[in-house]
Amino acid sequence: MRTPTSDIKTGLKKGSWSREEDQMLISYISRYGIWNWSQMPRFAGLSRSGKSCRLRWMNYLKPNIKRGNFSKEEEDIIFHSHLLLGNRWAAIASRLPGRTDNEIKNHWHAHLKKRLTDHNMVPKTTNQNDKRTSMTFKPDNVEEILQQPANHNYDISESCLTFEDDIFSSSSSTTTSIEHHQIDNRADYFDLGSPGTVDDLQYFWQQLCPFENLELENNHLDMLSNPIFQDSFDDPNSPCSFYISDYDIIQGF
DNA sequence: AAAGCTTTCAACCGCGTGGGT
DNA sequence: AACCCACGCGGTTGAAAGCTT
Repeated sequence: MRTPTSDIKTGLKKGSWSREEDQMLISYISRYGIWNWSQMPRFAGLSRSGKSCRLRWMNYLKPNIKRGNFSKEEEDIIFHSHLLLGNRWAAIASRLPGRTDNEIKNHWHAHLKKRLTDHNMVPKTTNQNDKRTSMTFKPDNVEEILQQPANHNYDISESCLTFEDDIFSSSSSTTTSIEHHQIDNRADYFDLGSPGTVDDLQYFWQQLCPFENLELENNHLDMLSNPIFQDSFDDPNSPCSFYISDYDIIQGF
C-alpha cells in the first residue's frame, strides 16, 4: 500500500486510492461508461492519471472481480497455463474469469513459481511464436501409480529419442524427434520436434504410456478434451510438447 | 513487547502495439 | 512513411501486514 503523494510536475495524485476516489470513479463509469482513460479523470473530478484510473478499475473496482484465496483448481490452471504460455499473464487471466492478470502474476511469484524450481523445470519461453502445447496427465488411480517402480517401464534413457515415421499415423516421410526431459522419476516432459496432430499425439501416447494398465485412454481423452487446452489444437501443424506428471496428486496441489 | 525480517499485493513505470491522421 | 496518442501488458517497487526471534 503506497502512501498517497502528489506529483510536483503534474499535480496528479499517486499512491493508494481512497474510498472516496474509488466511489468517484465507480459512479462516473457507471453513468458515462469508459470512453477515454486519459480524459476521463478530469471529467470525473479525479486528480489521477488516466493510467492510474484504468489500473484501479481493471484490477480492483470492475464488477465481477473475484477476490480472496485461489482454489486448487485455479492454481492448477495457472500452473499448467504457465507451462503453455509463459509469462503471458493476460492470456492466463483470460482462462480464469474474475481474476486479473496482476493478481495472477502476484500469486505466481508468491506461491506457484517455486513448484518449478522444486522440480528443476525451466519456465517456457515467452516467445509468442512458440506454439508448443503443454498438457497434464492426472491418473485416476493414485494408489496403483504410487506402487509403480520408480522408473517407468519404457526405455527413455536417451535424452533425445528419434522415432521412425511409422510411429506417427499421419507423418509421411519425415522423421519425428521427441525430446524427453525427465524431471524425476515421476514427471516427464516431452517436446515433439516436428509438427504433430492430436492423432499423432494420441498414437504416441498409446505406444509409450507408462500407465497403460490404468485406463489411460479415458484419462487421455479427458485431457485432450479439456477446454483449457482446446485452443492449442486449432493449428494442426503446430509443434507439440506435453508434460506428464502425477505430482499434483502426490504433493497435494 | 519490540525489533527485524519476510511476504503480500496494490500501484507504478516503461515499452510495445495498433489505430488514426 | 512518419508521427502521435491511447491502451494494454509485464516487470518492478514499496508500504502494510504478518511472522519470527
